[in-house]
Parts: sequence; structure tokens; C-alpha cells
Amino acid sequence: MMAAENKGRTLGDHRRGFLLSVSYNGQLRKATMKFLSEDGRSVFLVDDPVDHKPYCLCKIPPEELEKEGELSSIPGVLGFERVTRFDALTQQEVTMTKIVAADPLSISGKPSGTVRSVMKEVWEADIPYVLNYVYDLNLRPGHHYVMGGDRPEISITDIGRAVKSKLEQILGSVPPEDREMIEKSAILLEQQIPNFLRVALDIEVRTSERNRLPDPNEPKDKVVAISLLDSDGSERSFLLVMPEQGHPPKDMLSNEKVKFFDNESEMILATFEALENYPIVVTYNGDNFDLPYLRNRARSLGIPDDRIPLKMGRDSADMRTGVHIDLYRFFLNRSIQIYAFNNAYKEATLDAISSALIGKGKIQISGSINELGYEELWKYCRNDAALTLELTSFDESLVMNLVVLLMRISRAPMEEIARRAVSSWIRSLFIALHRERGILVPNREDILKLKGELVTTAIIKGKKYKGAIVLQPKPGVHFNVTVMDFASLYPSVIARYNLSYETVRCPHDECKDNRIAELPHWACRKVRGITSSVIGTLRDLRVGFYVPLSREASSKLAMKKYEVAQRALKVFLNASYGVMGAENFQFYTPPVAESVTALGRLILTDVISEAQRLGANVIYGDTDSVFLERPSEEEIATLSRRASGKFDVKLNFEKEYRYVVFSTRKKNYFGVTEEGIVDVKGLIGKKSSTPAFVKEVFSETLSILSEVKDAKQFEEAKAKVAQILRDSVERLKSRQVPVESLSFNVMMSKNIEDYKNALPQHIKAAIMSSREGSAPSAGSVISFVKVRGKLGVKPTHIASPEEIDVDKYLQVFETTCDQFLEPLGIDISSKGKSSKLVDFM
DNA sequence: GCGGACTGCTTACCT
DNA sequence: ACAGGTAAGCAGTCCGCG
Repeated sequence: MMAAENKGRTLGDHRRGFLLSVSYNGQLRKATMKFLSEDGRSVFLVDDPVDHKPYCLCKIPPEELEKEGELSSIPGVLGFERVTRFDALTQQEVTMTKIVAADPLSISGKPSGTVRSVMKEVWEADIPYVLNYVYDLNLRPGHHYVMGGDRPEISITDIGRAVKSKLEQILGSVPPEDREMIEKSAILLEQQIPNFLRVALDIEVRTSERNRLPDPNEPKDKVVAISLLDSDGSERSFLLVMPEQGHPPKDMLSNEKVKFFDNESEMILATFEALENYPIVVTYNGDNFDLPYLRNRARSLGIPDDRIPLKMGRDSADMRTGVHIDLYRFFLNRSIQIYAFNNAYKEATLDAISSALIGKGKIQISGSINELGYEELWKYCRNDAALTLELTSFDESLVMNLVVLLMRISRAPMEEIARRAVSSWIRSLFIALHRERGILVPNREDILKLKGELVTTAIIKGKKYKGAIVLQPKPGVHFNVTVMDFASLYPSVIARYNLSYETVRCPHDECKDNRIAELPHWACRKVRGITSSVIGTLRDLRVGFYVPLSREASSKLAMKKYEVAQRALKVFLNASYGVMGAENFQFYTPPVAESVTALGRLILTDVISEAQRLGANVIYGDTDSVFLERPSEEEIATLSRRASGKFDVKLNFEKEYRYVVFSTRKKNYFGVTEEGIVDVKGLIGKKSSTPAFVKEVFSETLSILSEVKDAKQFEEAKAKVAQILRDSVERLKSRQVPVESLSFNVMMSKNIEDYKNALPQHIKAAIMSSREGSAPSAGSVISFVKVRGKLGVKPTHIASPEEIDVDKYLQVFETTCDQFLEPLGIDISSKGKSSKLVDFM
């Protein structure tokens, strides 16, 4: 149905659409734009109307290139063209040669037979062609377009009056040279986000041997169940009739949501047909399993390629017309996990993520999928598809909205957001800006050659340069503690001090005295750095516009909308400093990275010494925060003024604690706010790997302590705490605690065979587990208990209460409690050899 | 042969 | 493949020790 619709869609018909993506059509040797129709229900394709060609740049003049003929061995090369670019590193115009090719693979992407492989020095050859296309045509993925004239034109609607006045407000307070960019970005981000019709797909495969996982590269096993659920609420599940299961049950045969097939090919073809009706296909791990399995199985069943609507990449699977989003890849993204979802899920499994975000999990089955009957199999498969779908729709389609906002900010197609990490998104934005302004995109080596040196040394072995300051906390209980912190310290520093790859250690002699903190580096006074202006813009948009709007908006729905934008910007800002210090980042600039942290240290230490000069009691601070005991309003205001006046950085009142408890350890404390909310930082009792039993006692103890309002109430609380600890120790000793509550849960970050050094305990447990039949792999959380005996550990599911090493647990218990009881003057630690927990009782 | 000091590895956390 | 700083537990090594 949609395939037919795709034909005849041309420019000049004034149709409207929303730019999803750009793909490359190898037959036509052209880029193809994928647009979502205005109603969000289908995709139409528009082939490149301007005959754009792949290219890269070099510094050898065309005449010489033709003479030397080293490029003649590459048939795809079409010709050479003289062009000028601005080289930001030298701050000079350069004349370059554009080497134009008929197809992207003649430029780069293969080990040999490309321009990239035969030429010594080329520029912009490693930018994927479809991205080049986006940048050169100044396309804005995630925006509305009208098909008119000789190319699609972006279509922008007016933003509301209330939003406009808010925008004008912030424009008054930012540097004039940034105003235009901020205004334009705000208007673009404000554009309406469409409703995407989407379908979730999940398949089940029945393997011939019990414990073998199906392999997409050897699709010898039958696909037995396929579920498709869409955002309109329709659903279909296809089941293969299996001789060993007998006849399908009557009620399933009459269920219109279920269809049985005798023939697997027909079932797969029906699935392909269904998928083609959707602009967006959502899977969980479909890049590596569902889609490649379907494709390869279809092939092995003799289905011709032209009936398979998939386009396979090396480690990805795309739809030919629509867009495929693999939520596994998206949620695995660290930036998404941490900054967009506040670390709400720890493990990137469908079960863990859906449980954490929508409160629903996978259907638990006792044995293997192979043993399920028709009905169980159907329900299992359908439930997975339902969870996958819901992950895109919960919270007013938060995930889809987030994806679109990230597309808009990064200027990258939808697949880039779904599949690539934050450094690619930032790279995309930076390159787009270079193209827009006619600036040559520097090679990583160009920057490194000029600005490779580092002058600071890291505290941690193996790190490249010095980072932030962490103050030694003053141990003990502190009442009425105010926490102040700098708003987006590092992005602010980058913006304020003009830190960018071309402006730090710029070529101008006149700038050399504009030194950065205590470093020998200097920052340019003459030109605005590209990266510092873009990061400054994003920060101003977030801090001045979206954060206030997300708090003040008139409706709940509007607040949510601004909240998503605020978070999307946060993802970029949080990574903006880090990428400058990341070796693989295209714009990696060591002196920029160490300048950022040096300025951060300078600003923090300055504010702290000012606080001390004022007579305030600074009890702790970490990177961008200051903890003050009983400060006066006056002191708070003075410090804020100083930060703004001297460094142009906002120092905000963050929160006030009724009291805070510090030990001697850094990054380890808990605090109770006026409302009785307990903030726990870094303590063992909060760690995800700590046994549930210990965690429970920990939080019970804390909740007692949170009731404490003043110093004298501590005495009563101490008595209660002592009682809880006594009971818990008793329960441990008498082995009343179930083994499940004693399990440590530790992430296995590599596959078992990749542990080359001494085996950590969780890996020993993982090895035992795999001998028992289950096969943990990289990313799995290993559950184990500590037992008596040589190995010392055992997977939780095969351990019994009698073998538990009670002494070990008493020790864990002791360190956990000691972390916060010691500063309270409650001493339970063992000064001698044996645990003194008992003495404490 | 054993224990303490030390190092390196690994994980989880903080900013 | 965003960064560095901190804590903690475990495994292994070295050294001293009649």
C-alpha cells in the first residue's frame, strides 16, 4: 500500500512532510530524503533533486592531480574543482581542490580503491555521505518541509506570543553576537513534533537444541511467533503451526488478533507486508537479532530480495522506506541513561528498562521458550512487543519527542540518534556549523599537531590531565547546611573564556598574554570560537529559556514539553566538555580540556577563599559545589555576586539541609532536607551491588535518623539504631536471612573469556553459572553470594543458607554502617581482629 | 609459611 | 569511545621474619 503511494511524489507538488532521514540509493547513485507525511502515517521518498555528488578535499592543485594520475586507478572519480575554505586553525583562507566522485565508496569506506586510501592527506572524507548531504543542503532533520521549487523548503510556523516574550527576555541578557543564533535555535526547537504512527515488532525462534541461542547468521531454526502492535492500538500475532504441539486451541483460532500459518515463508511475507505500512518500526535489539534473522531466514527459505523491505548494515538494520528504531541501542546510550532518565534503569534489558520506566516487566517463564505451548508463546511474544511499543509512548511519547529534539539540535537523521553516541551528535552539530560558515572541517591530526601538548598531570594514573577539586569534608554532623552550586560550570567556562579548538593557543601574538588560569595556554581575543559560541548558545537556551519554561508553563502538558527540551539540551551540555578531552573525538583538543578544568578549579577555590574571608564555614565542596554551615543571607548573596562579577558564572542557592553527616571520605555523605527527604551520596548502602538485606537495614536506619531535628534527638535515635543492628546481626548469625537477600549483584562488563587477569568474584560466579546452563554475557548483572570454602562465592540460585559465610556478611554489614555511624560518634568498627559489632550491642 | 604493605584490576559512584 | 576523582574489595607480589 505504501509502496504505491511512494511513486509520483515529486517536488513542486507542495506536499508537506517532516524530514526523518536521508539514505543512499545505490542503484540511482543518489541520496534519498525520507519524509513523514503530514498526518504522521506514512513515508514518502524524495530523490536528490540537485544532483549532489560525494566529494572530499585536498591541497594538491587540480593540474597536478591530473598529471600524477594516482587517482586514475579509481574509476568513481569524476573530476576536480577549485574551492576556497576558511581554515580556522590558521585563521586564513585556503584554496583547496574538491575531488568529486560518482559514489561514496570511491571516496572512503573501503581499505583500498578509494581516494582516501591512495591520497596522503584529504579532508572531510570520513563524514558519512548521507550526513554530507544533510549539511550541504542545510537540511534540518526533525523539521517540517514543503515540496516546492527545486528542493524541499523548510516550513516554520510562528511561535506563540507568550513564548516569544520569554525569548525576548533572554535575548536582552546575552552577548549581541549570539542573539541571532539563540533566537533561531529557539524558534526551531519550538516547532511542533508530529505524532508518529509506529509498530513494534518481536519474533520468537524455536531452536532444535535446548540451550542454543538462535543465530541470525545461521538461520536454521524456524520463526514460530511474530507480534506486531501499533500505536493506533491494532495488533496482530502470527504463529506457525508446529506438528509437535498438535492442533492450535479453538479460542486462539477464532481470535482475530491471532493468525496461524502452516507455511513459514507466508508468515514472514505477511510480516514484511505489514511492516511496510508503517513509517516507524520499533524493536528491542532488532538491529542484531529480529530484523537480520527475518532477513536471512527469508533468504534461506527462497524469498527473493525484492520482497524483503530491509536494508542491512554491518551492525544495523534499516527499513527500505521507513525508519527502524532499535530501543536497545537507544537506551544503552550512556547519555540517555544518565542525563535523560536520571539513571532510573541500570541494565539495558527489556525487562529492566520497562520495569523501571513503565512499571511492567517481561513475562517470566520457567524453562526455555522451546517448551512453550501456543498460548504461552503468543502471550510471551505479544507482551515483548507491547512493552517495546509502550517504551515509545509512555509519558506523552517522551522517547519519540526526545529523539526529535536530539535530531534538531544535532542536525542528524533519526538513525544517528537511535544508534550513535553523544559524541557523534556533537560532531554532527559542529560539522554542520562549519559547512554553514564555509569553514574547513579540520582533521583530528591537524588540531593535534598544533595543540597536542598537555601541561597538567592527572591525579589518577592513566588519565591525561588534571581534573576537578574535591575538598576534604569536615567529619561529623552539621546542622543548617546550605549547598550552592555553579549553573553548568564547564559549559559556562567554555562560553565565557572563548575556549575552542581554534581559539585556545590561537596564532595571534597579540593574544598570548590572555592567559588561562595558571596555565601557559592563552585564549583568542579577536575571534569568537566556533565551539564556544555553540555551547554558549545551548546553555543560554537551556538555563534562560527551557528550564524556566518547564517550571512556569501554563499546563502540565506544556511543562512536559519544555522538560523534554531542557533534558535534550542537558545531554549536549554535559558532554560538551568531555568530548574535548576524548581522543577519538574529531575536535579533540587537549589544551581546551585542561583549560576548562583549570578554570573550574580557579573559580571554585576563589569562591571558597572568599567564603572563608567572609567568615563562613565551608565544610565540603566538589567540582562545582560549596557546602556552607549556617551561612547568612548576606554571605550567600556576596558569593553569588562575586561569581557573576568576577567570572560571569551563576552561583545558585541549590538546597538547604536540616543537617548533613560527613565522614572523612570524599563523595560520601547523607543529608536531610527541611521536608525530611534524605539524600544519600556514595554510601555503600546505596550501591546497586550491595545485598538487599544490608540495603534494607541501611535505609531503615537512615529513616530513623531522618526524623532527627536537633542534637539531643540523636541520643534517642542512636538507641533505636542500636536495636535494629542487634536484631539484624542476630538474624544473620542464625541464618534466617534468605539467600536472595544476601546476593551481591555486580555487572559483568566484558564477556567471560575477556577477563585476562585474576578472576574477580563475580566472574567466578558467572563461570559456575554458565556450567549450570545459563550463559551470562557482557552487560549481564551477576547475582552471587559469599560462601565458605575455597572459591568463596556461588551463584545465588544454586546456594543454600547453610553454606553462607556469615563472618563475611558481618564484615560487609560493619563497613556499611560504619560509613555513617562513625561520624555520629557511634563506634562499631573492629579495632582489633574480630568484629566488634557484638561489643557495640 | 604467614601476614602486612603494596599494586593493579574491577566496579560503582560523584561532579 | 564524553571527562577526571574517589572508595572499596579482591587477587597477587614482595618483603621481613630465627
